[in-house]
Amino acid sequence: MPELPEVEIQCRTLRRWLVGRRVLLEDLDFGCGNREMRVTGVRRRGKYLLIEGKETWVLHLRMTGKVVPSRPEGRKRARFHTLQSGQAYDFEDARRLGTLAVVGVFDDSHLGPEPWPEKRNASWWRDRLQGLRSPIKPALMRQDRVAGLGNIAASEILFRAGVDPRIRVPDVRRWKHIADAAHAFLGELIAEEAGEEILYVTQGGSNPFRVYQRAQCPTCATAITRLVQSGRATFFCPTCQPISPVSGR
DNA sequence: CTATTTGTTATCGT
DNA sequence: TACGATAACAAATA
Repeated sequence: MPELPEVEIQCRTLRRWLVGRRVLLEDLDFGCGNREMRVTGVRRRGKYLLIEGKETWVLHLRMTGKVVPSRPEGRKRARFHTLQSGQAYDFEDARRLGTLAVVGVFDDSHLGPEPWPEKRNASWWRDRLQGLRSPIKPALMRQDRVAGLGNIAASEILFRAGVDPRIRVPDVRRWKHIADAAHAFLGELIAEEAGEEILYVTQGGSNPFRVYQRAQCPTCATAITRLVQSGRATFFCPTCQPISPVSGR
């Protein structure tokens, strides 16, 4: 599943492929019709990809979407043709949950600020989630508070921060740990996964995560607990992520 | 057939 | 009323 790091990597490859080129968007599945423009920029906002020119093409990869150089296999939902070079790139999307829309200007008013690349400090994170009373884990996924953190990122950040995902936002004390953990998780995964094609945890490759879909804690070998919060699977280590902050904090 | 997986949005309940 | 939790939705896979 693409998290913010995978979307960031996809953003960079799209930038390399499309910027400065005249591009024909061939719509196979979204009802937005074929479009053509000179691409002036590609940006990421949360987990949205924005291909910009005289208009903006807005992609969301959701679970299984990715854009790859054209190849025969794969379930294609749209295609980007670079007109001079003749190269084409396919928006493949096995489960067809991804989205593509054409807008004049992307409205990001429903998205909070970005947690990366700028390093955000403890008070920034506390202020962003201020007023919420839900457990910290679903709070981290609130796109209107902080943009781009999904289900996997929330579990991984809380593991690195040593915070139990069930602690309610008003009771969280380890904001500095959360700030450090978020920046480390995002930065490290972007560095690890940088490459031409997005990696997926379910596609045979090794699981790059520390608690997500793991059986054992990589630190202490305690069995990882799985529970459901707000309808989403949460993974955590009950030893390394205690309900009460460890002594001295 | 069921359970699971995602982000977004609609709806229910306190 | 505001907020949180839950259901539904898109589709496919084990």
